[in-house]
Amino acid sequence: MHMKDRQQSDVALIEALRKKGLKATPQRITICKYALNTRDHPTAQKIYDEVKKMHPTISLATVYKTLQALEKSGMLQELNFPQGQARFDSYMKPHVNLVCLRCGNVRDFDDPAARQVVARIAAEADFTLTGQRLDIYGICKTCRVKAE
Amino acid sequence: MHMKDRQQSDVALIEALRKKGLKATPQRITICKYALNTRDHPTAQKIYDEVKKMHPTISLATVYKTLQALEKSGMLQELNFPQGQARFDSYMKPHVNLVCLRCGNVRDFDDPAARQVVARIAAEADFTLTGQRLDIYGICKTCRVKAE
DNA sequence: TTTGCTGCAAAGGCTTTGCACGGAT
DNA sequence: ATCCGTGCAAAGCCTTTGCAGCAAA
Repeated sequence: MHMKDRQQSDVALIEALRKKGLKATPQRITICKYALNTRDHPTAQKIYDEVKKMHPTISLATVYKTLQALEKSGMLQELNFPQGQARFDSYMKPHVNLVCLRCGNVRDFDDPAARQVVARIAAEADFTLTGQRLDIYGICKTCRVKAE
Repeated sequence: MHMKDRQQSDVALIEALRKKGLKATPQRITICKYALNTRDHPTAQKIYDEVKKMHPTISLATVYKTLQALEKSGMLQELNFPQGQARFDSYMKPHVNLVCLRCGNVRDFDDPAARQVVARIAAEADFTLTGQRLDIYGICKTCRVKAE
């Protein structure tokens, strides 16, 4: 990434934050640059570890507070699972999460038909749709091949 | 419910538990009769409160342990949400959860097309399907009418 | 200057664990 | 007789909160 590009994307991010009424602090910018651009569905701890590289004194509480703010602004979705920490998904277009129960990875999957079905069900059930979560649990190809 | 029906369903439940290698204790039977037959998506605490009526000395830990055992046996699914406690869903057929963000109620919705889409996506992504969770978030009709 | 963010520590809430006793098989 | 479940208390873990100081607007 060239310096110029980086600066431009920072400016865009800062404006996006301000539009949501959020102050653009250096810590917050760093959190956003990581959390909003990854498709890794990281935990708060993972985000904290990443951001710490640039801001060694940042606290986990700040990360949590920022993630909450981003969620309230609709830039992020929190996904809770039975065992352990929540994961944060910044891909806000309706999509399917392919959750591997072996390796724990979560992969996004776009599918127009799935979106359609969701919209139709909401209409049928007389439900004002504001969000969705479509998880498929199983074993990913990589893990299956490894097991053989 | 007649006494005879009740006894019969108890016997069936006891056998179902034993088949899974679970001992059929009175507490466990009571937990199952509530948790496996409701469509309310209760929390562990709610189940505890219900079961306490019949077994006043039961502990929350026992409820948690039993729910874990039932989940491991595939009789129950745990649904985690951002705020607060997990809910337990005993309706194991693939289905959609309509989650009202206002009143917190979770309603089941059967939809063949949704099941089909899930199966197709798993196949396309080369994913060995073992389970799923389809949540739709929004405002239910009751809450919407109330707000007007 | 005002408002909101940061970072530390402490509290909080849900869930799990250890252990001894007792009941189910 | 063995094994598993129960219940109590304590621990655990993730997340939230309170607060003083500071930075962004």
